[in-house]
Amino acid sequence: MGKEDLSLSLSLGFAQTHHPLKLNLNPTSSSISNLQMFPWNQTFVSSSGTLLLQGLDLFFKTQIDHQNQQFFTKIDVNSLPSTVHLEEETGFSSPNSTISSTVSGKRRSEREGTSGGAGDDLDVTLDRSSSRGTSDEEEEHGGEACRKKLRLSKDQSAVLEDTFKEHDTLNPKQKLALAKKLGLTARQVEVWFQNRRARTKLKQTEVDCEYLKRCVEKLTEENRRLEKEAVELRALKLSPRLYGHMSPPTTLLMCPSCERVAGPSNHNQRSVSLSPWLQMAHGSTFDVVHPRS
DNA sequence: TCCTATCTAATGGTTACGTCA
DNA sequence: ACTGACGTAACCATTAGATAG
Repeated sequence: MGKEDLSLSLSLGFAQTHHPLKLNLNPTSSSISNLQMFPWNQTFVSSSGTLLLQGLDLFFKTQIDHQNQQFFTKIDVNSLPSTVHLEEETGFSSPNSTISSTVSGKRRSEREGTSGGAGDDLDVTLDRSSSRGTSDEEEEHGGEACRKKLRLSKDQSAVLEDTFKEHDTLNPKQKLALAKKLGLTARQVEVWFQNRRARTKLKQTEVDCEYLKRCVEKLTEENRRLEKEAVELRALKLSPRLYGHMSPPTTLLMCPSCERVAGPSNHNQRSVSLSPWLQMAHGSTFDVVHPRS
């Protein structure tokens, strides 16, 4: 999977279980920005057009071609294949996989290497050491302490991606069933899902960061404009001739909750949000008198 | 061919939770 | 009911192998 793929199609899979963050960066809005919960399958675009995320079915999917996927039937990870023997842990990698170096590193700690306990009743043992080579392998390769790293095949990755789109976490049974199906160890499937969730989270963080940067830019711009206005108003106030024609300040209304200055919504008034954060709490714009109207 | 950046499988540590004595 | 030991699973930061440019 290439980097460009990630940049174009971003899976926000974790948000399937959490409420996602809506990035409303529409520059036409009088408000600076707002945060709100939103349903999936919506498109949101940055003001510069650089950020376009198509819904939540955005997936990291990518070079992993759909052509390959058609050779796979959808795996129902909720139901184990009849051929799956839970007692058996697959201690091998798929023939499709590429193992470039063959010697494993150290085994996981004794704590994790031991089985028994809650998982025993299901005979679902996620042997974390299974994917790290056996002692036989170590002996076979002179006991070198280099890490085995396989490369998942495109087909395996495609199936994992499809499964991830359905649910970003797997229970032990699902994990083992998927592992069997793919000819991987349960640990490898587990690791893949962990890393996949991490990638999703990282991408989401990048998106959030980009959004916040734009918020800062907008706020800075707004602050600059307000300061300029304040200077102009002070100048007017110091000019007795002009000051006499101004409306008395008592016509202004102040929202008690957000402290926004407001006036009657009449002629040519522009709605100005003093604080986009406060607007979130309000849920609607609060009209304020704009001095330039 | 070497170097570098990037991707990603794998590792080790930590934490939370459930079970049991 | 409370507590500590233990097992399990998920998360996280990091490492390191593979690969493309």
